[in-house]
Amino acid sequence: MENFREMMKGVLEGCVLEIISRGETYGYEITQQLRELGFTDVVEGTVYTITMRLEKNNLVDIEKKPSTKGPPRKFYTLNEVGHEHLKTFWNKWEFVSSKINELKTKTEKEKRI
Amino acid sequence: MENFREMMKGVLEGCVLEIISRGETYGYEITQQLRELGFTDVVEGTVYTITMRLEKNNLVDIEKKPSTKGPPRKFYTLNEVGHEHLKTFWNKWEFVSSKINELKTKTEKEKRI
DNA sequence: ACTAGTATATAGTATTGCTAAGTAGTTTGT
DNA sequence: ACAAACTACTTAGCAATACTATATACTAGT
Repeated sequence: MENFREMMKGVLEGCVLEIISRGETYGYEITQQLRELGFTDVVEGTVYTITMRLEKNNLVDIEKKPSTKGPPRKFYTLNEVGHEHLKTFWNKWEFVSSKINELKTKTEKEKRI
Repeated sequence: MENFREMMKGVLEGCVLEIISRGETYGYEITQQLRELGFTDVVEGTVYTITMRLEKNNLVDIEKKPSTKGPPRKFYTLNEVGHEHLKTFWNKWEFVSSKINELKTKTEKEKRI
């Protein structure tokens, strides 16, 4: 499908938070997980800008570990603030998506008349 | 709740398209409908920039009519391109929201383990 | 040596919703 | 007559975010 770019704004960071919350992971792996999930257009650069932002906002703890397959990896884990952020994200998502779906179904109902 | 700003990016235009598709309407009314729907932070300026964009991209037909309560209203109706755009929007929304919810529920399942 | 895969980083761009302010017509209260 | 409130449209400028493109570097296979 076409460009989801704008629709991903505001939710991609939440997705990254969610993925990190499942357990220690690093940028490259997060990218792959997002692509597996279906967001095939997500590239490394995008994820790195997000992880950088998470660092800057102190939502994650960082640990650098060597890799057998390439350069050292930067592992992230959510700290307490990060977990709160994630919770807020899901609340927002719940609200927004329910409203959008309300708008959608309301019209489908009207269309049947 | 806090700022939904980023999360609204990419969906607000779709909402406006949807509202217009229900029947001829104008900017001020669209704003009110969005606010009634729950997007209380949406203000006129935001909607007008969207309707301007719709005009520019030729997704709407325009008809100016007098109002008994104020200045003349600019009524919008979706043209064929607009309807296609709306359809694409809902397809995108269906895809993205299902993926996000997949990510959400997958984790909830894991949390139960 | 070369290529591919793994891994991090960053400068620059486009899009988009919001802020803030202005212009104008109508109605209501004083 | 005047002000305030509501209706209605418009625009300049801002902030946030995801993407593009590119650079760097380590490892393994050919």
